[in-house]
Amino acid sequence: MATKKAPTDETTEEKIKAAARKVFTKKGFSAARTRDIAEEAGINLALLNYYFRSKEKLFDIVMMENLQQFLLGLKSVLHDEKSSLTEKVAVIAEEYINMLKANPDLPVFVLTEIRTNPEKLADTMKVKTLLLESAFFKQLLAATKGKMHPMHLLINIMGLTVFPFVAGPLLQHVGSLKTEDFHKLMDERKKMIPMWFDSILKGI
Amino acid sequence: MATKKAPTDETTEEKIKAAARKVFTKKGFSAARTRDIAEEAGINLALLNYYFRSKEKLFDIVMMENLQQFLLGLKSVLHDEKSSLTEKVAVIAEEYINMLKANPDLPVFVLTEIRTNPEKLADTMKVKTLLLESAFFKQLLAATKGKMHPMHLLINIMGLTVFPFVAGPLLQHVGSLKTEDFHKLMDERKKMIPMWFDSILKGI
DNA sequence: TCATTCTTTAAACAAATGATTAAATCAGAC
DNA sequence: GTCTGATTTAATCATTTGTTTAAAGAATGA
Repeated sequence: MATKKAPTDETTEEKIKAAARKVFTKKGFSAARTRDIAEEAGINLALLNYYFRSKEKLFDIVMMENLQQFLLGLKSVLHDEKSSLTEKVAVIAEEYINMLKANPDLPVFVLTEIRTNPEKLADTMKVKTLLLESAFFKQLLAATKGKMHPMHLLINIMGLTVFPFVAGPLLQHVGSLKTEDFHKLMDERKKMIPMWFDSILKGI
Repeated sequence: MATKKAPTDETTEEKIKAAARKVFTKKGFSAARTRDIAEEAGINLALLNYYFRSKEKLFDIVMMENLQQFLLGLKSVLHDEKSSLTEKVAVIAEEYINMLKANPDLPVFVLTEIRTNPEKLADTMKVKTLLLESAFFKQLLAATKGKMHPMHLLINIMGLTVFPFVAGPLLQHVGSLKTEDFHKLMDERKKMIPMWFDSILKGI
């Protein structure tokens, strides 16, 4: 028997997964064709089914990893007992914006597929308990002073951070921005979002 | 020749358009099948091509109308010379939230399709000039006091208002919210968003 | 009523697409 | 080298899906 190769990024299996992530994330499940993925990966079409029984199985794997990237990248920040709420918001904004600059299609993809297939979220992800038991959430709750649902503040942080990427092409068109200009704006927001968040807190 | 019927909502043509809007908006262009639309409309499949030469032509029409609804519903507000910036934000939040409660799939649909097909936006829409020449934009520009790109404030308004609907299912899952609870939160935001916006302005 | 045109229907077509097969090729064990 | 199992390839299959066709039905005007 052939010894199992170490799964470097040069494995056929890894090439397929990388190509699948790219094509799925860009076009969504339905519009992505297995032939697109095979071509992107530079492999024979049949290998896709050889390594991952079906398009859907392959999708599930990529989807899971995308979700992880989108939701669980901030685990350590959320549980940091020492940093203040505003400091956490600064880290979240910084990390998300960096990640989204590199993966601008990720949020629309994730949010579309969650919308299409909400049950997959519930099964696989523990994001809910992760968040609710975090130091971050406790601080969020404290900051509301009982005057509003803490979800509002969470929505605001996410909205200020993620939304510009969701609406990227539209905003670039309206603002006559090149991708470079857009990225510059997004970098500016890394410092601004925690300040805006503070302003909001003061106004409560 | 048959006299042209008045295009009530009972016309076959209108039934197809309504069904198409529903199916396209929910599933996106690729995942929507012409047979889905025909069934939803309760008409024979061939009628779809009889009235609208192709799936894509039908899509373009629905897309245009969705875009109009998403972007141009606020024309009168934007050009109101009398109201203050904050008052405009209040109206925008109020109207958008009402519209989005009734059409929760609209933003993801519009933003996905703009992403997939950015050129369609440029041709058909005059949203850019509409916005840039509005009283609203002038007020936005004045409010920045030259300290930031006015686009930041626009992004914030949209992000605070639209994002919760984009991320709706995810937020409902994380917050253990029923649709009713979620709508209640959204209603609360109608008053809160202009206040938050004011807080942000004060902090500039 | 008859003729004409518009509308609707059932059936079929052609292309696209996910999946499978059978043979060829490769890599390692002996 | 030879054997064995894993990997890869080209070809093919079966289904889905957008579209078309030809005929039937309904409406309108003479």
